[in-house]
Amino acid sequence: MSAPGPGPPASEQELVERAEALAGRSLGDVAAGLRVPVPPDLRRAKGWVGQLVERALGADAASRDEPDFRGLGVELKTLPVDGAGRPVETTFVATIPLHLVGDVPWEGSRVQRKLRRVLWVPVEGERARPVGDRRVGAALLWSPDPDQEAALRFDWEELSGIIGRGDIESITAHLGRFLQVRPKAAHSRVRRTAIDAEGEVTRTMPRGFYLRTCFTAEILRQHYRLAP
Amino acid sequence: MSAPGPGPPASEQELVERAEALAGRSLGDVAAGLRVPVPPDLRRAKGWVGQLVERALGADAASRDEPDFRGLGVELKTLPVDGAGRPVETTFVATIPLHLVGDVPWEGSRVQRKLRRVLWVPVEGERARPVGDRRVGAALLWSPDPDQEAALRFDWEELSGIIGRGDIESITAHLGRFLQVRPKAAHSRVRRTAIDAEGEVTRTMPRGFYLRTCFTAEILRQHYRLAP
DNA sequence: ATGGATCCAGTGATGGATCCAT
DNA sequence: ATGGATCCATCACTGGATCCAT
Repeated sequence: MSAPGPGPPASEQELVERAEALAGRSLGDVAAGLRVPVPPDLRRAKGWVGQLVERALGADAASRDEPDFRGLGVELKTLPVDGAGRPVETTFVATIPLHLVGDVPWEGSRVQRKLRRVLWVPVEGERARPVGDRRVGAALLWSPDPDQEAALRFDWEELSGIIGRGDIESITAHLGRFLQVRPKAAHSRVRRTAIDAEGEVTRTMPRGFYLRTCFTAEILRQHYRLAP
Repeated sequence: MSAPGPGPPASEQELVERAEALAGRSLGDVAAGLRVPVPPDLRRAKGWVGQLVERALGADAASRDEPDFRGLGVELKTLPVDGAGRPVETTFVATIPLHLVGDVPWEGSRVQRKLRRVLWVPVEGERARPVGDRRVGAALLWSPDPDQEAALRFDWEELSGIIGRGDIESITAHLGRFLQVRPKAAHSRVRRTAIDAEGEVTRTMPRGFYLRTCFTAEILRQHYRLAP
C-alpha cells in the first residue's frame, strides 16, 4: 500500500529544496503522504527510514549499483542522530568485492565513488522515540574536503591492502580511524566466495565498509558551525 | 498454505515405489494430500505440475544446480501427454551459459548431466481437462541408450559449436533433430550478457536447450513396448 | 504443429541500514 | 560505546515448465 512519490529532481538545487521542505516534518507525516505504513520499531525494518526518504526525495536508482540520484551523481544517506544532533550509528558505505585480489586504486573505488557527493539527511534516531514521531533534520549536501579525502584514502588503502593480500579473515572492526570493515549479511552463517592469502578459493562472511560515527559527527559539526 | 511432503527417497527403488504409488491418482488428489491449492489452469502457473510432483516424491534440490534427487543423482521431469500417451510439449533441459565461449565437451556439459538419469512422469496434459482432474501416469526411470546418447551428442555439438563461436543470434528452433535451442525468459525484452563472434560483450535473450516431442515420444514408446 | 513468447516460485546478491550483548 | 550480528525490500537469475499466434 503506497503512493509513487515525486520523479527524480532535475538539479542539485531542486534536490536541496525538496530536502528543505522535509526538514522539521515527522516520519509519520512523511509516510502518510506517501501512503506508507509506519512500523512499530525498526528491529524488523532496518532500512525503512532510508527507503522512505529516498521515495520522498525522488531517488531513482532503486537498488542498483549507481548513485541514488542518477542524473545528479548524488548519493543519499540518512543519519540517525540523538537529541544533541550526534550520530548514534555508523554509516554503511559499500560492500567489498572479495573475489578481486590485488591493489585497487582509491580513485575509482566503490568507497570513493559513493562518498564523492552525498546528501546527508539527519533523522532523530533515539530508540525510545516512536518511529512515526521522529523528525527529519536539515539536510546537508557534502563532498569531502581535501583533509577528509586524504584521511579516508589512508584508511582505505590500509584496509583494502589487507583484503587484496587475501587476509580478510584477519580484519576486525578495530582497524581504521574513520573507515572500518564489518560484516554485511543477513546472518553470520552467510558465506561468499573469496580468495585467501595462498590464492585458494575460500568461503568467508560478506563484509562492508562503514564510516565511524566520529567521522559523520565531524561533517555535521563542520556544517552547523559554518552555517548556524 | 501447504504441507511438507516426504523427505528424500533413500534409493532409486524407493523413488520408483513412490512414483508407482502416484500412478493413476489425479493431480487434485495429490495436491489435496499436500495441502496445495489447485490453479484453474496453467496459464499463470506453468511449472505447477512439476513442482507438485517434486514435493510428492520428496525432491530436495529446491532450485539449485544439482539433480532433483541429490543423493541419487536423478533428475525429475514431468511430461504432459495427450489421450494416446504422446507428449504434447517439448521438454526444457537446461539454460545456456552465454558468457562461456569456445568448445565445451559433451561429457560434463549441463545437458549431458541433466539427462544422465531421469525419472519421467507422464501427466495428462490436455488443455480442455481441468487441472485437478488430470491423472498421473506410470513413471519411467531412464538413461539414454548408446544410440540416443550419440544422437543427443550430435545435436549438442552442432548447437554448442555455433554458440561457442558467438553466433547465438543465428540459432533458431529449427536446428537440431532432437535437441533444439529456444528462448528461456520471463518475456522477450529480457537480455543477458554474452560474447559475440567478434569477441565483443553484447546483450542477448537468454536461451535454453529443449527436447523435441519426437524424442520423448520415443522414450515412452520404447518403454511401453518393452514393458507392457 | 511448433517456434517464439511467456509465467511463477525460490534462492542469492545487493542496497537500505539498525540491533544488542558485552 | 561499539564490534559483530542481524533484518527487510528489491532485483537478477534459475528451475519448474506451458501458452498461443501463425
